[in-house]
Amino acid sequence: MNKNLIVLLGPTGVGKTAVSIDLATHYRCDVISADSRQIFRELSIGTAVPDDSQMNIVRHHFIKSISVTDYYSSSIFEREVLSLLEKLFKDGHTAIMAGGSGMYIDAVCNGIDDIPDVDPSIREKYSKLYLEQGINGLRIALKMLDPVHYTQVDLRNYKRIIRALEICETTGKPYSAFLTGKKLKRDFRIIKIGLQRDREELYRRINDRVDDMIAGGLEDEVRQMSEFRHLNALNSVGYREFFDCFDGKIPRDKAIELIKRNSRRYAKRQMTWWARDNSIRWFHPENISEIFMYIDKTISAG
RNA sequence: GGUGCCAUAGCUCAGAUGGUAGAGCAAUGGACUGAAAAUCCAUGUGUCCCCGGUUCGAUUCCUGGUGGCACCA
Repeated sequence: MNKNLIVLLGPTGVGKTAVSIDLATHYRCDVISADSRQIFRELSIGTAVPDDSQMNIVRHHFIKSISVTDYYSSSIFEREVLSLLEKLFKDGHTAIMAGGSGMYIDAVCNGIDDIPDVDPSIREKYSKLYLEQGINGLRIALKMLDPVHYTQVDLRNYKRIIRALEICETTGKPYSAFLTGKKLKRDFRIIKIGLQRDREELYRRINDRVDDMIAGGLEDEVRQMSEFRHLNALNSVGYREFFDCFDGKIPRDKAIELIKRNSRRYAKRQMTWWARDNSIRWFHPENISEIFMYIDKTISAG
């Protein structure tokens, strides 16, 4: 197999961007970003997108490519990346995908089940049901429309239940009928490189990076997004906390502390996500030569 | 140098007439199929500063240390 997708993943702040530039430069290829927030063109300071010089050295995809007002999903990402990869593999045999959104990465690597699109009004309908009747209203509806999924889903997680309900209503079939649990085989080799640091070191970097973002004008960036604050894109670490600050709910110092804490917790959740994936080979970001050796060895192994 | 106060979880602190302890924050573990930086679940992690004494039993009371703070010299 001479088509290789190098997947570079790791928690926020671990140092993925620098490594991705090194890899892309070395293998002379593009970088596909797998980051659910860097994809929005209105956001850059709070999402820590690659800087101009990095963007100039290497061609990036899915960075600042859509608007916060656009609908997007891991499924769209899967489709668009696969289509892009087809083109990229015509010119070369290697591509790099780098990012921290575990679900986006899994969508590309394993595929997700084919489920019809839903009309946004249906999601709104069930969101309203949740507001009016709480989680119990959702449970009752789910028990009726999909008793199988009712026994499997986390009944305390309203987003999961709404997702199932909107599919049931759209398709007239139970949501659980669409779930195969099968992993798709891709026609390219996937090499997963995980970047890792000691917890203490990672948290220090995260805290420092938040300070840098503040110094770099994050507050203004958030303020300019005020009219979009209700959108999912702005329900992000670094943005929601400042909105609370603007509302007078919390002082500025507190907002900054919370951004740091929530970033740390996010990093923790990312690591939990990847902990079960034993196809990932883990490296310290500074051990770049080991990463090259591992990739070259894996590719030449055929 | 003298006097007084303090020493308990990662931090700030509470506490028991003596029966090995608990709040807030921080933290830790987990789940995850088109919102995923989202959403959801679970968890107290401890030589109660040290050596002795009293006591059936001391983190608690007492002597002496050590460290910190304040005031007086």
